Amino acid sequence: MSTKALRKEEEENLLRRADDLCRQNNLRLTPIRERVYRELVQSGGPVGAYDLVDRLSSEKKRLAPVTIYRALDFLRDAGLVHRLATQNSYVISHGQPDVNAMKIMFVDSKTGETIEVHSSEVAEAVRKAAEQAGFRSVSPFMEVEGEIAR
Amino acid sequence: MSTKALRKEEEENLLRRADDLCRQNNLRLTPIRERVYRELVQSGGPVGAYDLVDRLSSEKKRLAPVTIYRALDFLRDAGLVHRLATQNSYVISHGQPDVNAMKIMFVDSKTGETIEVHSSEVAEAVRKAAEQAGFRSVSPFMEVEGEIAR
DNA sequence: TTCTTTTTGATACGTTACTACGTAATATTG
DNA sequence: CAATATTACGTAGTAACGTATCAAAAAGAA
Ligand SMILES: [Zn+2]
Ligand SMILES: [Zn+2]
Ligand SMILES: [Zn+2]
Ligand SMILES: [Zn+2]
Repeated sequence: MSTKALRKEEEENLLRRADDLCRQNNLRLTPIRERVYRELVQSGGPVGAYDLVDRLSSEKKRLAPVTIYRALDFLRDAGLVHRLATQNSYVISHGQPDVNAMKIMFVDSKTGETIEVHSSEVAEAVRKAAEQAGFRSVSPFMEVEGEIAR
Repeated sequence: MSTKALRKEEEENLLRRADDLCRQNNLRLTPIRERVYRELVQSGGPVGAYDLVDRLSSEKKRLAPVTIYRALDFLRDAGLVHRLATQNSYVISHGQPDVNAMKIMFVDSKTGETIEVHSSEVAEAVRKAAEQAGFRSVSPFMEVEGEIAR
């Protein structure tokens, strides 16, 4: 089976999973929201909000930025998409949410490519450091810049 | 000794330390750069670039944003200031740079207050996770959102 | 159906960050 | 010192990112 077909298959899996998640939580995965999610899936990496505006706009109809931001906000609240603050961009979240794991987004400083890793060891170390510093209910997401080993 | 005096003393220590660092590395801590750094020290927390524009502008003379951004860039390159990507703001970096430690900025999601913690345990856990994911030369800085325990 | 809530469309606006270019200050060299 | 190279600053304009508002449409509830 070709790589492209594999990608297509994975894409459909992600879409189905997103659909299920929304159904189970009484969230509405409307056409625009699904288009934004699908675009992020197909891109295979982080995409900026205005890039999404361009990609999802047709010649007749240009989407307004706020439309994209609203869809992104929904997808983020649903846990389907992460915002990369260091890159001003957005990327799909894959993997079943392991509550006890830290979701680390490794971001290649040069290319912007990302790799998502879930680690309970990091989560535990961060939790300890937070506790000693008087911090609570720490977010399970973080990003770390570096570079992909080639 | 009063808290205020302690703060003042610490402020002077930081300024002196910054001065020394620049001298040792043939960097020029010009008046504007020192004013920006001092403002960040005095604020005691993260400050936005345009806030700095306001605070360092007088009635006669309004500084241009680029002036602040240039000073911030210098201070960041010198390792004296961190940029908080999640907050679009800037905060002084304190503590002697421990090469083997991860510099964690805990950011209170509500107030924006930060606490900087250096942890070699977190650094080691992140390094391992990065290695397994094919990542190299990971940045020693990260930010984690949460809330300060009161 | 009517009533209510949610979502979307359209426009404008606010914030954050950077670029270009010319001038001034500073450092380096002869 | 003067001549030159480098660095820093002032001014203006612009690009990128994100939000506020209100009206229209769609979806859900009664
Ligand atoms: Zn939200
Ligand atoms: Zn994830
Ligand atoms: Zn720089
Ligand atoms: Zn630090």
